[in-house]
Amino acid sequence: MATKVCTNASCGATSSIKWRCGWRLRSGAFATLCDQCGSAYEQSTFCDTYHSKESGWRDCSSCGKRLHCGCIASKSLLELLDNGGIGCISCVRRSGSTPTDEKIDGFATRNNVTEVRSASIDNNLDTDNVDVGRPLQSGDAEGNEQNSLLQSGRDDKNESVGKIKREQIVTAVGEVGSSSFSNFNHSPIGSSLFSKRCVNKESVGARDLYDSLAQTCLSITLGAPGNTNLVLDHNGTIEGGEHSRALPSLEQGQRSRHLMPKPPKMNPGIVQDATTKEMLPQIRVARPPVEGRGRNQLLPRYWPRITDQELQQISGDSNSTIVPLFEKVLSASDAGRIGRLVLPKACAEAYFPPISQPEGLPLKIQDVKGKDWVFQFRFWPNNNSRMYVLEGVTPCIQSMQLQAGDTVTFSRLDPEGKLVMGFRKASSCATLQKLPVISSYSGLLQSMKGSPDLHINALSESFHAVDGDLNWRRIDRHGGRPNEGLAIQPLLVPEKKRSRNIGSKSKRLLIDSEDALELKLTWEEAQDLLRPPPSAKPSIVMIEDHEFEEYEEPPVFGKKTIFTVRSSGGQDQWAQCDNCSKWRRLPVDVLLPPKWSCIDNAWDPKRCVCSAAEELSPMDRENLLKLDRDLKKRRIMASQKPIHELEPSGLDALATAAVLGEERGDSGAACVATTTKHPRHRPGCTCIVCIQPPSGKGPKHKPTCTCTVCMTVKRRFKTLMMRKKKRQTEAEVAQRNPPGWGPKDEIEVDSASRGALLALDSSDPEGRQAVVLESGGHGNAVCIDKAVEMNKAGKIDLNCHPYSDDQDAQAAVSERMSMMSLLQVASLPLETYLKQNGLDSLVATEPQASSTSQAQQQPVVESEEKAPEDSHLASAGGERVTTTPTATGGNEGSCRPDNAQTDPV
DNA sequence: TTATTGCATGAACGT
DNA sequence: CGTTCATGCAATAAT
Repeated sequence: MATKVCTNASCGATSSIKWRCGWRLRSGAFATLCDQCGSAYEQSTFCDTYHSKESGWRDCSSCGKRLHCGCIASKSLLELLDNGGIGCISCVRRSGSTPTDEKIDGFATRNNVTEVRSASIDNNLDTDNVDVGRPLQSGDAEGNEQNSLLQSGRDDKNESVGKIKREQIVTAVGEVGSSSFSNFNHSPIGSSLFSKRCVNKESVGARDLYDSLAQTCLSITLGAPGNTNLVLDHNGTIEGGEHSRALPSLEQGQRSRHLMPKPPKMNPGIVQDATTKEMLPQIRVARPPVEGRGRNQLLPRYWPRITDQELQQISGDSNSTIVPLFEKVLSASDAGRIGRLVLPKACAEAYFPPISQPEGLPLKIQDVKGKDWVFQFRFWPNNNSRMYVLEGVTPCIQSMQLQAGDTVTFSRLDPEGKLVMGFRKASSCATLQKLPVISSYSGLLQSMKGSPDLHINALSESFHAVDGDLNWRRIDRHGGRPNEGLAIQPLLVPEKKRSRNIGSKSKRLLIDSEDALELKLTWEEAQDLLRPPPSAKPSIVMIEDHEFEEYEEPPVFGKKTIFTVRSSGGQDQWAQCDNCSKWRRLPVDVLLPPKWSCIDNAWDPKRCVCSAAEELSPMDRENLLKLDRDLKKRRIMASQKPIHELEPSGLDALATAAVLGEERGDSGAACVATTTKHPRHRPGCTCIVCIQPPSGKGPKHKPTCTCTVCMTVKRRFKTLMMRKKKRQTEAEVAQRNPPGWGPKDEIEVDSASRGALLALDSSDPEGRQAVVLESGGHGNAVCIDKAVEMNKAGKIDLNCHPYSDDQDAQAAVSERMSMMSLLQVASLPLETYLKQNGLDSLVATEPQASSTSQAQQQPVVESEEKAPEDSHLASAGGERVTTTPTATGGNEGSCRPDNAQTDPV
């Protein structure tokens, strides 16, 4: 029971409302109606209100037939009229205003259950045509929750309208709001209505398409017994029921994470391209299972995405009702030889028979070929919980030729209550494609990153359909076509978690590493393509004396180009013609549109036609591309490596990719210039990141230099030192015991520690900046030597003074001197430093901790005392010896508690 | 020696 | 911070 004030100003009624409304507006939003005045008002998301029983009813504008909005079960079909108001389906058909698609006919024929068509209310809903005073004929929507496991479907079928389970209603209305639940049916309004009603939508946003796609979900009915209640309809819910109720903002929640990007509403008046048409019937949309114990807690990743074709295949010619229950992407364990299929707990408890003993019970499951398999359905106690498994699945898995990444689906045949197991091969999924044009949907990309069945093909299609030409009636027809084949359909719903843990056994890779790389690359590339909006002029804001460009408008995508520098120091930008694929030289400050060809080459009249020869020699061209690839690879490598391994390559990459300094490579070949530091940094950018010289190159900074870069580095370093000292203090307090420096501990001097040495904070530009500066000072032998001497003389104890108690005393030393010395020393090659500090033994190929002197151990101890996150800080302070997890001799699996003893944290 | 079983662990995720 | 679940792994059984 809820009270809501009508948003109709002229009404203002406070209504006691019970029913959640599922009216859907043409805009894709949902409407609810006031109890009292019947006014519909639009809500931005779904209808989250309840209205009175009566308000769910409308009269057909033509015949006066009573219709229902669809939020509860009804006996009528209705449809919204373009001119506002509501019409029953028969009237609408008669008047020709509604396409009578065969699916609906077929459905109506197949089912004697009259179906409510959840109405898409026009934005201009004529509320005058709304009769809200009719009595509701349905019963109690607050009916008892059906907990009976496999029988629920059977029970449901005989449910009268009045016995519809409350949660079912919530499921339906809350999600799409357009579903009607006549005997559990999801109404088929989505496709036909959508195709008909969105004609005037000129601005087709992604969100609308999203909603529309979401509506293509197959509807399943658990309707009247004796009928094949497979409603081959593509309307229906996309997301679980209670979510809508429990979550104030569905769209910010799982919808955005698990489902399609919000696609634009299609314009049915425009014929879509054939590809899209063919694609649409295969769209998989996650659909919350309609029933089962605890189904509301079912994670969307397990929502069945079974398509109508698959259901058709499963059901065959029988009259059984297919109730998709859940699905699961097979993990390596599931598909392995062990023969244990881990069942999602919620699914197991919701859809499989309850078991009280770990031994469980045998469960007969039929596969799509009709073969029965008997698995042991059991559980293991686990963390005060249970872990459900199906044992003995190997033969079945092998029979289906499934492997990790494939998906098994579980459905139930009603009224028999038989469990049916289907599958979907991951290999049937769309292969990865680069998506240079959709990175504005960052969330989408993010979710796609974790999905092996990246539905990018279809996604791409969807975006191509942004023009609004998707024909959803096509779906209906297609959906109604039986036996189109079960497998080999592209999955269209990106879901982050579905495919996790596929791949290497312990790393729980989200996706195949190659795919991940590719996708990463795609994303990075997309980032690189971001350009400031061409028409927009940035406003310059000053932050800490640095200029930042601020744009009012979002960035746009430009054509991918490659920047090079000539040995003379000049910079070039190279773009490839879309038509002839020749590379053309452009000024560096040119921003190209996504499509560009020679004819657009206004900067080089000689080469403004495709017939003009390419300026680059084949070798140059190859170099150009090679450098671009190298850069790309470095970027991936850098992003893939853990921080402690990252730095060397990061530095290299930085050096390679950094702004063009004066000291270019002498090879004469063009080298790839910037645009890799940050997508928004372009040649000529004078920001703090870009003005720094590449490692080891460019003008040297003197210790007394007060340039912007140096001052920033100093500030940064100071902050780091302060933090470090603070942590040191905390560590000392927490660890009064002698450092865990036992025989089993080893030290390892390797490139990684070297990397850590130079790592300040690779994640932020300032950190890189500091690194670069260090490198920049690398060649300053005088400074380095001086610093080393200072260190040797004890003026600066590189190993411990950042942590020592006499830090204050050290503060007496010139801060600049101290800091710069540290920086400079830090930039020394590791071996040089070790030798200069009498740590030659550590340079040995196989360093042995036990062989080091106590004095030599000190830095190691220091290092060990640091929390892992501090290692780079410690290194920045001059420590060059670190322990690594592998150095403890344990494998990754066995190093759990043992290593903790040396961990102050 | 290999396969199976049962449980423990911890990363990922959800709240 | 709690839960889930993929996977590791030791114990046990089978070969």
